[in-house]
Amino acid sequence: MEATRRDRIDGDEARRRVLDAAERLFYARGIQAVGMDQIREAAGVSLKRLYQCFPSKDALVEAYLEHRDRRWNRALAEHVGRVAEPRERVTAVFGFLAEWFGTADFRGCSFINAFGELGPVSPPVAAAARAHKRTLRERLGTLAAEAGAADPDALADQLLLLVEGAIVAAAMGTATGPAERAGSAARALLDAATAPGHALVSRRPRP
Amino acid sequence: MEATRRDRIDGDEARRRVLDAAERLFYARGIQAVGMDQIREAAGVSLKRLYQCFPSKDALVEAYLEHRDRRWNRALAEHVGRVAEPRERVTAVFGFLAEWFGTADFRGCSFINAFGELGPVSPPVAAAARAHKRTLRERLGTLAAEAGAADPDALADQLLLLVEGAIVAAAMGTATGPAERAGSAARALLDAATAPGHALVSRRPRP
DNA sequence: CTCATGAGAGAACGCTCGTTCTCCATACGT
DNA sequence: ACGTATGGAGAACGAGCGTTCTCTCATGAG
Repeated sequence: MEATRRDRIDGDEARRRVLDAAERLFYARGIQAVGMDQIREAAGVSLKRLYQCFPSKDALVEAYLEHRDRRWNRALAEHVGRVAEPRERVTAVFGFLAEWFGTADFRGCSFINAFGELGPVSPPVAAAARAHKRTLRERLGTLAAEAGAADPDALADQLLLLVEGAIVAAAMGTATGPAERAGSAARALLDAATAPGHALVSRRPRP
Repeated sequence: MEATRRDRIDGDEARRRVLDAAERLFYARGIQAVGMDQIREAAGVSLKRLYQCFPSKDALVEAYLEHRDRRWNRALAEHVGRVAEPRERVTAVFGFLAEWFGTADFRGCSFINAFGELGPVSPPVAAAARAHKRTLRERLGTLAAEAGAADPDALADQLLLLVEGAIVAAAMGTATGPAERAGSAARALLDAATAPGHALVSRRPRP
């Protein structure tokens, strides 16, 4: 029994180390670019143990995405949860992005990357990526509604576009201060969406 | 001489067919997921000929991205070029996106996908993707300036975020009508950026 | 003390894929 | 007509990788 228990503990520890190593390597270099042997080496476990924890690379990839999803959602929720005022909660999303983009190992969104790399050939990866984004979209929807947007769905979609765009631009280095730019755009859209009169119509009819 | 000439012609024809096949397959399934043999089969040429046209898969990938870059830029320029009014030219970008997203084989941005898949391990791919986005960013900059934005750089960055976000959301199906949503956001930002008084500051000081 | 159980290290296997080589047919020059 | 060069088809080669197998050793039970 104590042998069983110790096995359990070691097994969990091994699983944790494998998942950590996989997350770091997959995220940094792409999924297809890192082999099981590199993960084994980085995790400091044997190949046998690795396959005991995860029966295949596909399973490890799924676990990687799932873990990443949970961590990211939790971090965003914590960041947004620190502020109470509804409009500020919307912009807090972009503060979170700014913090994330400043991370040393930032390399874009795992899900956008994985979707671009494996989406067409791996339905599980595509589904995981879509699920992650659906969660994000829903969170933005409630934030938009709580902020008093006339059309919360429309604002949520626009905020989602800004978030995705900021992530991509930050990953590729194509915009200066993408999080701040997205945040100021979000404030402008929020203003427009909560203004008394109109919402989406351009003002000037013609020149 | 005539032999040489015919070789040239056949060689160009083969090159065109190889590049077409590669573009279609790389874009649809991802770069690492398609092998040289599949390209050879789709192009209807021999492997020897394929390697005469492109000495390696890396070279073919670079040619694919280059070709895609030219075609995309030309299509966007044509679409925008059809309208004269500066503000309408900005929103024409999103009309172009809507048209593109409606394409049957649309599967996101080749460069975002390629960057996510091979950016960390292939400097040429990363450079091609960045160059493509730099061109786009510059075009948006001139459009923003011509539309009379108070801070053309800021508006150009925001438009870029909307474009990138719309492409990603369209590829993953996470927003409804991403091009239209991005277009309406762009109009709102354009309004804010060309309003007489302020530009980027949120209006209400506090509740 | 002995032996079975399980872990670790890494060799081995099978497959894929990029790239090259071989063989054969065909067409052209003389 | 004959030799030669060019291109096509596909076998072959070598490397990488996911996965499994083997060998060895330590450890704990009886």
